[in-house]
Amino acid sequence: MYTIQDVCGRTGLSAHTLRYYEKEGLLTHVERTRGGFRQYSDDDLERLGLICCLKNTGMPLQEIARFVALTEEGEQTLPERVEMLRRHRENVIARMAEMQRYLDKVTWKLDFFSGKLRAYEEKQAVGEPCAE
Amino acid sequence: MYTIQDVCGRTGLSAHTLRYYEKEGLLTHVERTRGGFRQYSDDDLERLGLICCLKNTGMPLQEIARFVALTEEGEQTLPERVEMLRRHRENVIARMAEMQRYLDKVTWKLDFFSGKLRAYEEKQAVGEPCAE
DNA sequence: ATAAGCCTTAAAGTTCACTCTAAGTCAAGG
DNA sequence: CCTTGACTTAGAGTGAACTTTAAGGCTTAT
Repeated sequence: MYTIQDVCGRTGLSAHTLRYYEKEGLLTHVERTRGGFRQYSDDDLERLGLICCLKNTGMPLQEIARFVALTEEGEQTLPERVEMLRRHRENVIARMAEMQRYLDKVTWKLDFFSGKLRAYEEKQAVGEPCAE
Repeated sequence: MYTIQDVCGRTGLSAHTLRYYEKEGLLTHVERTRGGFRQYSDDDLERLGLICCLKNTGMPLQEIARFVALTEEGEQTLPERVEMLRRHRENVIARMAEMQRYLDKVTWKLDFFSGKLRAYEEKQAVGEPCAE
Protein backbone atom coordinates (compact mmCIF):
# COMPACT_ATOMS: atom_id res chain seq x y z
CA MET A 1 0.00 0.00 0.00
CA TYR A 2 1.22 3.50 -0.87
CA THR A 3 0.41 6.98 0.39
CA ILE A 4 -0.47 9.72 -2.05
CA GLN A 5 3.09 11.04 -1.69
CA ASP A 6 4.54 7.65 -2.60
CA VAL A 7 2.49 7.70 -5.77
CA CYS A 8 3.59 11.26 -6.53
CA GLY A 9 7.18 10.10 -6.27
CA ARG A 10 6.62 7.14 -8.55
CA THR A 11 4.62 8.89 -11.25
CA GLY A 12 5.74 12.50 -11.17
CA LEU A 13 2.13 13.59 -10.79
CA SER A 14 1.23 16.00 -7.98
CA ALA A 15 -1.10 15.03 -5.13
CA HIS A 16 -3.51 17.64 -6.47
CA THR A 17 -3.48 15.96 -9.85
CA LEU A 18 -4.06 12.51 -8.39
CA ARG A 19 -7.12 13.74 -6.50
CA TYR A 20 -8.27 15.52 -9.62
CA TYR A 21 -7.95 12.33 -11.66
CA GLU A 22 -10.02 10.52 -9.07
CA LYS A 23 -12.71 13.18 -9.16
CA GLU A 24 -12.76 13.02 -12.95
CA GLY A 25 -13.29 9.28 -12.92
CA LEU A 26 -9.85 8.27 -14.15
CA LEU A 27 -8.42 6.44 -11.16
CA THR A 28 -11.53 5.33 -9.29
CA HIS A 29 -12.26 3.44 -6.06
CA VAL A 30 -8.97 4.14 -4.30
CA GLU A 31 -8.98 2.63 -0.79
CA ARG A 32 -8.93 4.83 2.31
CA THR A 33 -7.49 4.44 5.81
CA ARG A 34 -9.82 4.67 8.82
CA GLY A 35 -8.88 8.33 8.95
CA GLY A 36 -9.87 8.86 5.29
CA PHE A 37 -6.36 8.97 3.78
CA ARG A 38 -5.91 7.43 0.34
CA GLN A 39 -4.12 4.10 0.20
CA TYR A 40 -2.98 3.11 -3.27
CA SER A 41 -2.52 -0.58 -4.14
CA ASP A 42 -0.29 -2.14 -6.79
CA ASP A 43 -3.40 -2.58 -8.89
CA ASP A 44 -4.06 1.17 -8.61
CA LEU A 45 -0.52 1.86 -9.81
CA GLU A 46 -1.07 -0.52 -12.70
CA ARG A 47 -4.29 1.26 -13.67
CA LEU A 48 -2.56 4.60 -13.30
CA GLY A 49 0.15 3.33 -15.62
CA LEU A 50 -2.38 2.75 -18.38
CA ILE A 51 -4.00 6.12 -17.71
CA CYS A 52 -0.67 7.95 -18.04
CA CYS A 53 0.18 5.96 -21.12
CA LEU A 54 -3.06 6.97 -22.82
CA LYS A 55 -2.74 10.55 -21.61
CA ASN A 56 0.85 10.87 -22.78
CA THR A 57 -0.08 9.64 -26.22
CA GLY A 58 -2.64 12.42 -26.44
CA MET A 59 -5.93 10.84 -25.41
CA PRO A 60 -8.15 13.49 -23.75
CA LEU A 61 -8.92 12.83 -20.08
CA GLN A 62 -12.64 12.63 -20.88
CA GLU A 63 -12.05 9.75 -23.24
CA ILE A 64 -9.85 7.97 -20.72
CA ALA A 65 -12.67 8.40 -18.17
CA ARG A 66 -15.03 6.83 -20.70
CA PHE A 67 -12.65 3.89 -21.09
CA VAL A 68 -12.46 3.44 -17.31
CA ALA A 69 -16.24 3.61 -16.99
CA LEU A 70 -16.60 0.91 -19.65
CA THR A 71 -14.09 -1.26 -17.84
CA GLU A 72 -16.21 -1.02 -14.72
CA GLU A 73 -19.32 -2.06 -16.61
CA GLY A 74 -17.76 -5.47 -17.22
CA GLU A 75 -16.83 -7.88 -19.96
CA GLN A 76 -19.68 -6.99 -22.30
CA THR A 77 -17.94 -3.68 -23.01
CA LEU A 78 -14.80 -5.42 -24.27
CA PRO A 79 -15.62 -4.87 -27.97
CA GLU A 80 -16.00 -1.12 -27.45
CA ARG A 81 -12.84 -0.88 -25.34
CA VAL A 82 -10.79 -2.80 -27.90
CA GLU A 83 -12.19 -0.55 -30.61
CA MET A 84 -11.23 2.56 -28.62
CA LEU A 85 -7.67 1.34 -28.16
CA ARG A 86 -7.39 0.34 -31.78
CA ARG A 87 -8.55 3.73 -33.02
CA HIS A 88 -6.33 5.51 -30.53
CA ARG A 89 -3.35 3.49 -31.69
CA GLU A 90 -4.04 4.44 -35.31
CA ASN A 91 -4.25 8.09 -34.32
CA VAL A 92 -0.94 7.95 -32.51
CA ILE A 93 0.74 6.30 -35.47
CA ALA A 94 -0.67 8.93 -37.81
CA ARG A 95 0.45 11.75 -35.55
CA MET A 96 3.93 10.31 -35.29
CA ALA A 97 4.20 10.10 -39.06
CA GLU A 98 3.03 13.72 -39.33
CA MET A 99 5.50 14.72 -36.65
CA GLN A 100 8.29 13.04 -38.59
CA ARG A 101 7.44 15.09 -41.69
CA TYR A 102 7.47 18.28 -39.65
CA LEU A 103 10.73 17.24 -38.05
CA ASP A 104 12.29 16.78 -41.48
CA LYS A 105 11.26 20.30 -42.33
CA VAL A 106 12.71 21.65 -39.09
CA THR A 107 15.95 19.81 -39.85
CA TRP A 108 16.00 21.26 -43.32
CA LYS A 109 15.44 24.77 -41.96
CA LEU A 110 18.10 24.26 -39.34
CA ASP A 111 20.62 23.27 -42.01
CA PHE A 112 19.61 26.30 -44.03
CA PHE A 113 20.13 28.69 -41.12
CA SER A 114 23.35 26.94 -40.12
CA GLY A 115 24.66 27.64 -43.62
CA LYS A 116 23.65 31.26 -43.36
CA LEU A 117 25.35 31.44 -39.97
CA ARG A 118 28.62 30.06 -41.36
CA ALA A 119 28.53 32.57 -44.21
CA TYR A 120 27.90 35.35 -41.72
CA GLU A 121 30.76 34.27 -39.48
CA GLU A 122 33.16 34.18 -42.43
CA LYS A 123 32.07 37.61 -43.48
CA GLN A 124 32.80 38.85 -39.94
CA ALA A 125 36.20 37.15 -39.97
CA VAL A 126 37.25 38.98 -43.13
CA GLY A 127 36.89 42.30 -41.34
CA GLU A 128 39.36 41.27 -38.63
CA PRO A 129 42.29 39.29 -40.18
CA CYS A 130 44.42 36.83 -38.21
CA ALA A 131 46.27 38.07 -35.16
CA GLU A 132 45.69 41.73 -35.62
CA MET B 1 -1.11 37.80 -53.93
CA TYR B 2 -3.72 36.04 -51.80
CA THR B 3 -6.72 37.21 -49.79
CA ILE B 4 -7.16 36.09 -46.22
CA GLN B 5 -9.67 33.49 -47.42
CA ASP B 6 -7.16 32.08 -49.90
CA VAL B 7 -4.72 31.61 -47.06
CA CYS B 8 -7.39 29.99 -44.91
CA GLY B 9 -7.99 27.51 -47.71
CA ARG B 10 -4.33 26.71 -48.10
CA THR B 11 -3.44 26.38 -44.43
CA GLY B 12 -6.64 25.28 -42.72
CA LEU B 13 -6.32 28.20 -40.31
CA SER B 14 -9.30 30.50 -39.77
CA ALA B 15 -9.25 34.21 -40.68
CA HIS B 16 -9.62 34.91 -36.96
CA THR B 17 -6.54 32.86 -36.24
CA LEU B 18 -4.51 34.57 -38.98
CA ARG B 19 -5.32 38.00 -37.53
CA TYR B 20 -4.58 36.67 -34.08
CA TYR B 21 -1.17 35.41 -35.24
CA GLU B 22 -0.45 38.81 -36.72
CA LYS B 23 -1.39 40.54 -33.47
CA GLU B 24 0.82 38.13 -31.54
CA GLY B 25 3.81 38.88 -33.74
CA LEU B 26 3.96 35.56 -35.59
CA LEU B 27 3.17 36.57 -39.16
CA THR B 28 4.15 40.22 -39.25
CA HIS B 29 4.15 43.00 -41.86
CA VAL B 30 1.45 41.58 -44.12
CA GLU B 31 0.76 43.95 -47.03
CA ARG B 32 -2.58 45.75 -47.35
CA THR B 33 -4.65 46.90 -50.30
CA ARG B 34 -5.51 50.58 -50.59
CA GLY B 35 -8.74 49.74 -48.79
CA GLY B 36 -6.90 48.08 -45.91
CA PHE B 37 -7.49 44.41 -46.82
CA ARG B 38 -4.69 41.95 -46.14
CA GLN B 39 -2.76 40.75 -49.20
CA TYR B 40 -0.55 37.74 -48.53
CA SER B 41 2.51 37.16 -50.70
CA ASP B 42 4.30 33.89 -51.46
CA ASP B 43 6.92 34.96 -48.96
CA ASP B 44 4.18 35.32 -46.32
CA LEU B 45 3.00 31.79 -47.10
CA GLU B 46 6.56 30.57 -46.78
CA ARG B 47 6.95 32.25 -43.39
CA LEU B 48 3.56 30.88 -42.34
CA GLY B 49 4.78 27.45 -43.36
CA LEU B 50 7.66 27.64 -40.91
CA ILE B 51 5.36 29.00 -38.20
CA CYS B 52 2.93 26.10 -38.60
CA CYS B 53 5.79 23.65 -38.71
CA LEU B 54 7.15 24.92 -35.41
CA LYS B 55 3.68 25.13 -33.88
CA ASN B 56 2.75 21.62 -34.99
CA THR B 57 5.90 20.23 -33.45
CA GLY B 58 4.88 21.77 -30.15
CA MET B 59 6.73 25.08 -29.96
CA PRO B 60 4.68 27.60 -27.94
CA LEU B 61 3.44 30.61 -29.91
CA GLN B 62 5.42 32.92 -27.63
CA GLU B 63 8.64 31.23 -28.56
CA ILE B 64 7.79 31.35 -32.26
CA ALA B 65 7.12 35.08 -31.84
CA ARG B 66 10.56 35.41 -30.26
CA PHE B 67 12.10 33.62 -33.24
CA VAL B 68 10.31 35.93 -35.65
CA ALA B 69 11.42 39.00 -33.70
CA LEU B 70 15.03 37.79 -33.85
CA THR B 71 14.72 37.26 -37.58
CA GLU B 72 13.63 40.85 -37.97
CA GLU B 73 16.61 42.08 -35.97
CA GLY B 74 18.94 40.84 -38.69
CA GLU B 75 21.92 38.58 -39.27
CA GLN B 76 23.57 39.16 -35.91
CA THR B 77 20.81 37.07 -34.31
CA LEU B 78 21.65 34.04 -36.46
CA PRO B 79 23.54 32.24 -33.68
CA GLU B 80 20.58 32.49 -31.31
CA ARG B 81 18.09 31.43 -33.99
CA VAL B 82 20.18 28.42 -34.97
CA GLU B 83 20.47 27.51 -31.30
CA MET B 84 16.68 27.77 -30.87
CA LEU B 85 16.03 25.48 -33.81
CA ARG B 86 18.67 23.04 -32.67
CA ARG B 87 17.20 22.80 -29.20
CA HIS B 88 13.70 22.53 -30.56
CA ARG B 89 14.76 19.74 -32.87
CA GLU B 90 16.29 17.82 -29.96
CA ASN B 91 13.06 18.24 -28.00
CA VAL B 92 10.97 16.93 -30.86
CA ILE B 93 13.23 13.92 -31.30
CA ALA B 94 13.06 13.17 -27.58
CA ARG B 95 9.29 13.47 -27.54
CA MET B 96 8.98 11.17 -30.54
CA ALA B 97 11.12 8.55 -28.85
CA GLU B 98 8.99 8.81 -25.72
CA MET B 99 5.87 8.56 -27.84
CA GLN B 100 7.20 5.41 -29.43
CA ARG B 101 7.68 3.81 -26.02
CA TYR B 102 4.13 4.72 -25.01
CA LEU B 103 2.84 3.44 -28.33
CA ASP B 104 4.49 0.09 -27.69
CA LYS B 105 2.67 -0.08 -24.39
CA VAL B 106 -0.65 0.81 -26.02
CA THR B 107 -0.04 -1.93 -28.58
CA TRP B 108 0.72 -4.38 -25.81
CA LYS B 109 -2.47 -3.42 -23.95
CA LEU B 110 -4.48 -3.68 -27.13
CA ASP B 111 -3.22 -7.20 -27.71
CA PHE B 112 -4.06 -8.05 -24.13
CA PHE B 113 -7.63 -6.79 -24.43
CA SER B 114 -8.03 -8.40 -27.85
CA GLY B 115 -7.14 -11.72 -26.23
CA LYS B 116 -9.68 -11.14 -23.48
CA LEU B 117 -12.27 -10.24 -26.10
CA ARG B 118 -11.67 -13.47 -28.02
CA ALA B 119 -12.00 -15.50 -24.83
CA TYR B 120 -15.22 -13.66 -24.00
CA GLU B 121 -16.68 -14.28 -27.45
CA GLU B 122 -15.90 -17.98 -27.22
CA LYS B 123 -17.54 -18.15 -23.83
CA GLN B 124 -20.64 -16.54 -25.32
CA ALA B 125 -20.62 -18.97 -28.25
CA VAL B 126 -20.67 -21.96 -25.90
CA GLY B 127 -23.99 -20.80 -24.42
CA GLU B 128 -25.66 -20.77 -27.82
CA PRO B 129 -24.48 -23.77 -29.88
CA CYS B 130 -24.51 -23.86 -33.68
CA ALA B 131 -27.81 -23.36 -35.46
CA GLU B 132 -30.08 -23.49 -32.49
C1' DA C 1 -26.21 48.73 -56.89
C1' DT C 2 -26.03 45.52 -53.73
C1' DA C 3 -24.66 41.48 -51.42
C1' DA C 4 -20.90 39.38 -49.61
C1' DG C 5 -16.75 39.83 -47.64
C1' DC C 6 -13.29 42.49 -45.34
C1' DC C 7 -11.62 45.75 -41.80
C1' DT C 8 -11.10 47.57 -36.80
C1' DT C 9 -10.98 47.21 -31.52
C1' DA C 10 -12.04 45.22 -27.42
C1' DA C 11 -13.53 41.98 -24.66
C1' DA C 12 -15.83 37.83 -23.35
C1' DG C 13 -16.12 32.83 -23.74
C1' DT C 14 -14.21 28.02 -24.47
C1' DT C 15 -11.54 23.88 -23.63
C1' DC C 16 -7.97 21.42 -21.59
C1' DA C 17 -5.37 20.03 -17.90
C1' DC C 18 -4.15 21.27 -14.28
C1' DT C 19 -2.97 24.33 -9.95
C1' DC C 20 -3.98 26.72 -6.03
C1' DT C 21 -6.74 28.45 -2.02
C1' DA C 22 -9.52 28.24 1.98
C1' DA C 23 -11.20 26.14 5.76
C1' DG C 24 -11.07 22.53 8.29
C1' DT C 25 -9.39 17.38 10.04
C1' DC C 26 -5.95 14.04 11.44
C1' DA C 27 -1.51 11.87 13.09
C1' DA C 28 3.36 11.49 14.48
C1' DG C 29 7.43 13.59 17.04
C1' DG C 30 9.24 16.31 21.08
C1' DC D 1 -0.27 17.62 25.26
C1' DC D 2 0.62 20.27 21.54
C1' DT D 3 2.59 21.76 17.43
C1' DT D 4 3.67 20.79 12.77
C1' DG D 5 2.72 19.20 8.66
C1' DA D 6 0.12 16.19 5.67
C1' DC D 7 -4.47 15.20 4.64
C1' DT D 8 -9.57 16.41 3.34
C1' DT D 9 -13.21 18.99 0.40
C1' DA D 10 -15.24 22.34 -2.77
C1' DG D 11 -14.42 25.63 -5.66
C1' DA D 12 -11.80 29.43 -7.77
C1' DG D 13 -7.85 30.60 -10.72
C1' DT D 14 -4.26 29.82 -14.48
C1' DG D 15 -2.27 29.71 -19.10
C1' DA D 16 -2.29 28.30 -23.77
C1' DA D 17 -4.42 28.84 -27.99
C1' DC D 18 -7.82 29.93 -29.86
C1' DT D 19 -13.02 31.27 -30.87
C1' DT D 20 -16.78 34.18 -30.70
C1' DT D 21 -19.32 38.35 -30.19
C1' DA D 22 -20.39 42.93 -30.97
C1' DA D 23 -20.63 47.19 -33.17
C1' DG D 24 -19.90 49.72 -36.85
C1' DG D 25 -17.78 50.99 -41.22
C1' DC D 26 -15.37 50.17 -45.79
C1' DT D 27 -14.37 47.36 -50.20
C1' DT D 28 -14.91 44.29 -53.85
C1' DA D 29 -17.16 41.21 -57.06
C1' DT D 30 -21.35 40.32 -59.84
